Amino acid sequence: MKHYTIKDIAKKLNVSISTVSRAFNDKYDIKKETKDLILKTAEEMGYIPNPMAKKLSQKRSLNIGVVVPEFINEYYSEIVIAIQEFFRSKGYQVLVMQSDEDETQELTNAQTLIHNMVDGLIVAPTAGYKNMQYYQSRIKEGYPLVFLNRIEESVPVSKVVFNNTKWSFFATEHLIRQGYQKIYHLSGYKDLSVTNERVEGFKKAMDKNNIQKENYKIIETGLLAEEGMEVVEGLMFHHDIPDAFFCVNDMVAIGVMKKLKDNGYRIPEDVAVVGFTETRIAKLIIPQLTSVKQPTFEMAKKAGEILLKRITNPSAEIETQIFNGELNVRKSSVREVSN
Amino acid sequence: MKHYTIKDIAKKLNVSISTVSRAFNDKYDIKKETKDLILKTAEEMGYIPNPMAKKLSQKRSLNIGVVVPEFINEYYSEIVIAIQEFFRSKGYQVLVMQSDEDETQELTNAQTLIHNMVDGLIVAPTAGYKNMQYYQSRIKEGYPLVFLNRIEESVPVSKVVFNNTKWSFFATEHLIRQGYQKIYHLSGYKDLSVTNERVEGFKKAMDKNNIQKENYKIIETGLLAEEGMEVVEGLMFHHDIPDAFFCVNDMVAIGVMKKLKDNGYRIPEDVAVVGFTETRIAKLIIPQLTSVKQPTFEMAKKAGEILLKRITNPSAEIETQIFNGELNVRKSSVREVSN
DNA sequence: TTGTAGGCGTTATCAC
DNA sequence: GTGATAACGCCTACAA
Repeated sequence: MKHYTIKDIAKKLNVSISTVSRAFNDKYDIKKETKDLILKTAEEMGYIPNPMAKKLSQKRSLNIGVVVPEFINEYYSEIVIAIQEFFRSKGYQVLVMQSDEDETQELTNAQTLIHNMVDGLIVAPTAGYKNMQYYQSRIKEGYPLVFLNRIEESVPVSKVVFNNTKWSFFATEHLIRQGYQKIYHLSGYKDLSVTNERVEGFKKAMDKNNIQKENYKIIETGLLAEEGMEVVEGLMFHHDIPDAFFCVNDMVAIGVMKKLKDNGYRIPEDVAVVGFTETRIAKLIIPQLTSVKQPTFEMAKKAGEILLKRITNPSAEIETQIFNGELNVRKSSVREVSN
Repeated sequence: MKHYTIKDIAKKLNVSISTVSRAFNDKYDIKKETKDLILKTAEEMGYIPNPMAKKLSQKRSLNIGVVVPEFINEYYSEIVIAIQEFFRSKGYQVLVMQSDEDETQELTNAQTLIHNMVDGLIVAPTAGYKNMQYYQSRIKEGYPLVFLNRIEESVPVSKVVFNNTKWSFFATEHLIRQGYQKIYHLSGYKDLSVTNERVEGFKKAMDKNNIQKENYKIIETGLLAEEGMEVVEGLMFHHDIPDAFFCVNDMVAIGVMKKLKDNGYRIPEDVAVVGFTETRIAKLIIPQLTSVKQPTFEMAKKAGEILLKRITNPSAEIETQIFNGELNVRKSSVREVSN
């Protein structure tokens, strides 16, 4: 497993190192026979170009940076996997850092990655947008940057987002159509764009169906099951359990379901529960959980494509891609129980 | 955000680049004042050493490779996060590749990482051990390598493992003590060391408690909920539902529970279910799932420590660390329902 | 079509 | 203490 260099090959074949180098970079003229010979010998010797040297001389790292809030949950795991898969086939390596839903950490991560000379960056911002100024500056310098999922509207940058408003609207309207009248929305972190958009969709559905303000609530939560449980506990204390919960994600929904069931509520007969950003557990829990499925894989891939386009062609235009999903209606929100 | 170099600093301060370089590597003699001046100016200019150049000249990449079977599930996500966290503070970057439970992919991953000059490798092998010869060769060359979790006994290499036999024994005996007489073990992939060890623990418990062969079964499965469901379906078809299921992981256990409940079995009154490698969902599902918790974070960190020791001191001894966990008894396996 | 030589940004080995 | 200078392994004008 000695790491051979082009020098070794050159010496062995009595050619110059530039010739060997050219054999690997087919943008240069080189006699077909010598090229073939070089490639063959290299293959035999098990030669692999030294990535460090290549990067140094090309002044690019062939590394891509990805900053996500976390990847303990299925969602960002899938995002990361999809991005890695996309870039691996293009010869890039993907460095992933997680911000732990902390803005300062996120900034540090982005800076670390940029200082480490990643050729481009995909960021799924955490709540709050204190770092936008930093991103703005990088963008102005022409740094390839794509935002994923949680976006500050105002920044002129390429984005890949899910149409939260629309699908939040659909999910809410589904609950209304099922006859649930008093619906509470557990909304996730306050400053998140996804939260705002979903709240917007939720309200739209309320307005459209003439549901009065006293018959719905928007309750800020985190993203963990425990937080869903706490909310339900608080509501029980105030004898304020609604007909239905529309939750920011499946984990919160599961927490809500657990607490409700533990206290004798029947789902969906007494209370309905709907999740968002569907995970595998939705189908496995009893009752099965209605949720909005997002095209996670496609979104991540698209983010990769946009970034790569931007890296290889610095004058590529800013691009915004909005994705749609599907509402998977399951037992947790269906009154006329069919299954 | 121009990337300054030591040259820029040298020019500005009218010193040589070697002096500047020395200011950053405190193993050389350098006057305190010049050093301070250099560091201060560098700071002001926002100078960051170019990692590519550093790596090239030092002939090490400051990268660590990690190969895991997957990281969609919580378990390997946590492993990866813990390893990254450990190495980040030491100035290393961690490159993660997943093998999709495929041996060939695993070999490709390991090779890719080594060719990319990672300074060391942590591997959680996938089922089957066809790649052991490759690893053996690398080890013989002195390549820093640590195995995690799924181990081929015979290879003389540093390992970090969980004491599967012991905790499988405990989990099984817990079921026996609860009065469950006919217990089936859904064991995961056949060729996996973790599978073998847990089967061993399971059998030991059977032997010790004089349970006859006709009263237990070991059924090979995968690691997904769907596979747990399939097994239950098959058993129902043959009217062969046991008193208790001891499952390879929580996902399979959840699949088992779902299928059982869908078919009117009560848990734990009719059938008990126990998982392994506890995940967050264990506490959230109804009934709560008994499972064996592993010190995931500590194990990953230990693997990092061993690897780092091996990298910085090539003559460091081979080390095997065996971890213990805890059996978290919950409602899914307790007949005298206390809660 | 091929070879020479300089450069990428460091570190490290010499002298001075 | 500090300054040249040669690596590290590759790419790429420019020359031949």
